[in-house]
Amino acid sequence: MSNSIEIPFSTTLMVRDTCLCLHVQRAARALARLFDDALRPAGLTNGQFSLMMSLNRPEPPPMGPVAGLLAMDQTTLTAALKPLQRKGWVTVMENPRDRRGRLLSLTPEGKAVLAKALPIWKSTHAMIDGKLPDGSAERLRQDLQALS
Amino acid sequence: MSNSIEIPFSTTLMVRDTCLCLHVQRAARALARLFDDALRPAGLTNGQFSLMMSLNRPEPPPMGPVAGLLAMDQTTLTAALKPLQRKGWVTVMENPRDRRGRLLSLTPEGKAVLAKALPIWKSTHAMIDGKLPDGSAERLRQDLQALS
DNA sequence: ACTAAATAGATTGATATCAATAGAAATGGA
DNA sequence: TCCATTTCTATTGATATCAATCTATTTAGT
Repeated sequence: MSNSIEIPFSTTLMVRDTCLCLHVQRAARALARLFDDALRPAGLTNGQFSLMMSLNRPEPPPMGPVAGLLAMDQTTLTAALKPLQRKGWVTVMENPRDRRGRLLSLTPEGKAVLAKALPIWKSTHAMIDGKLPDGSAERLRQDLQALS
Repeated sequence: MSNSIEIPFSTTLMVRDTCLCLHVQRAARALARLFDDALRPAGLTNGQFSLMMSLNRPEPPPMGPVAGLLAMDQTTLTAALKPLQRKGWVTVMENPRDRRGRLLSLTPEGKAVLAKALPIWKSTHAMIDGKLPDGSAERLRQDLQALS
């Protein structure tokens, strides 16, 4: 009975090698660091870049759809907007047609920051794209989308 | 000149659709929520499960290799250990052969928690595995590893 | 119009993440 | 041995993440 709750080491190795959640978290951390480093001269993190890019639309979107697009909690989005508002890159205004909601838009300064970051994104993305076997990037995106 | 810093909407759509970093972050958030929800009855988050599973070894490992395995900052590992120590699931002891370092090990209580979580992991993992086209899970792991 | 239910966000509290920095201990070269 | 360097970890500060809970507003049913 004494070691009835012991998990064999072989099981640990199996979980480590097969767990898709772990593999994705690991890749997420590594890619986040990579893009954070690359985008640092532009003053953005990878998450801020993705968020601000998603706000570059003809019409200011409400928060819900943006959170959905980024697959993040609405709470997280509220928090993520704070530093961007402080820096004057993003405007959060009340939706005149639904006073519960907010409309998110980039300021001219925000657009300028984003424009400065775009070529960095392009070169960084091309670099990691090159680390994958030919054609697998598209496949990878599809597989990841199936998990979201 | 006035709109020379405008990024076309088409570029935004291209970045959204192709950015591997965004796709991975999105999948990471979705999978984290999924496993967090499933593992909640066991009292663990997905990250705690992965960390504790990586400590289930014959010999207690030092922090550096564990952080490397999980592709996380050592600072993050230090912080992640705190709640697990408080709960009495993980022991952090000074390495007698290198007093700068620490050795990490699971307590019997920690092993019991992990054993309780294992079947949850198995069923949850089988479920998401089923959401992927046949055989693509292994391919996905390889692609993700190439990014780490 | 009135009220119950649904919806959109905000707040709080806990953990996760990393950069920058600092400290302690081990290592290597003179 | 002595000292500079390296290695291993901790601390601090900022942002990221989500659950639980709350308020305000809209919508739907009557």
